[in-house]
Amino acid sequence: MRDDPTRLAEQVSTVLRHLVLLLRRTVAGQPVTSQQYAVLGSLEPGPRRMTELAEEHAVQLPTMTVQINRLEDAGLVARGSDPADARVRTVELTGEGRDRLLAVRRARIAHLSQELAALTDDERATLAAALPVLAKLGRNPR
Amino acid sequence: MRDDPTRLAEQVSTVLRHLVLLLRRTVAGQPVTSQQYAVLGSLEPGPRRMTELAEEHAVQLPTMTVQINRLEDAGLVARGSDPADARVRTVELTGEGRDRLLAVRRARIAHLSQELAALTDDERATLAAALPVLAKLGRNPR
DNA sequence: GCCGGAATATTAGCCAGACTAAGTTAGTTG
DNA sequence: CAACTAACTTAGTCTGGCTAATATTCCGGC
Repeated sequence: MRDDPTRLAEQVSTVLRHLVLLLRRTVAGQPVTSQQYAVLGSLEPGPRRMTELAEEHAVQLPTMTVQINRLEDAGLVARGSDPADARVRTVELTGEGRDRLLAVRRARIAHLSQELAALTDDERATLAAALPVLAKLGRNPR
Repeated sequence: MRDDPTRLAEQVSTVLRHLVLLLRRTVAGQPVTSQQYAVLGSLEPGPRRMTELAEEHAVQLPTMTVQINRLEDAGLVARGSDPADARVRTVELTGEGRDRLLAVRRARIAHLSQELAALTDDERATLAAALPVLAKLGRNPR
């Protein structure tokens, strides 16, 4: 028999793959892709700079540039400048972007709520307890 | 304050996004992509048909065709035919494919084990308890 | 003050992976 | 046996990721 962490790792690995598919279905058919939704979410509190966004989403800068270009073309975000440093570009939600974000969030939450509603109270409690642990996974890089 | 399932859904949503990034890092730099790894995994028990593979991975047939083409070019899988129905193509692991699958699995498990080792016993227990619940999520389509 | 290196973004070009539409070949059925 | 259906593949398009190369701007030292 194998040692416990390895066995657990295998199970986690399997479940992760399953969840990826779930997440994919959760956003299928929405007016924004899941990446676009994620970026819009980052902008909700206020303007951000490109480097911040790229880091937060764990992608390279050029990737974020392309994403923002698309969102800008769609009228969901607007670029601005930092008066203190002419190198940095800021990005913020437009009114339309904010509306879209909230609409998609509602749909997404509704979809997940439906899944969660199919669970028992105990299962939901178990899940809720594990969320902080899952969030901790991968926090320690390398 | 919002009702409980909605709140939980939001948290799940956030954690899912986090896990997707974790999973991405887990396979980064490996000799196969995470999708290729997943397909190889499906072939471990034995030959499968294209439609089966596409369904299992929740992709359209043409997508799976392309994936299998690449794996075949790489010498990791081989196509065959069903003697009972000339329309169906079967796919199976080559020896090399099986070796590769096992190697990647080891690396992947090792990576995850490392993450899990950073948790306390309690956290691991909490996580282990939640896995069956997570696996249940999304099982009921639509 | 200005010159060279570092920081911030963008552009260009590549690849994986997803989709739909259309085409081919082989069974199935009225 | 003709028409439909099923199983795949091909072709074309899109998103989203990467690296390498380029332009701007800032800053530290001389």
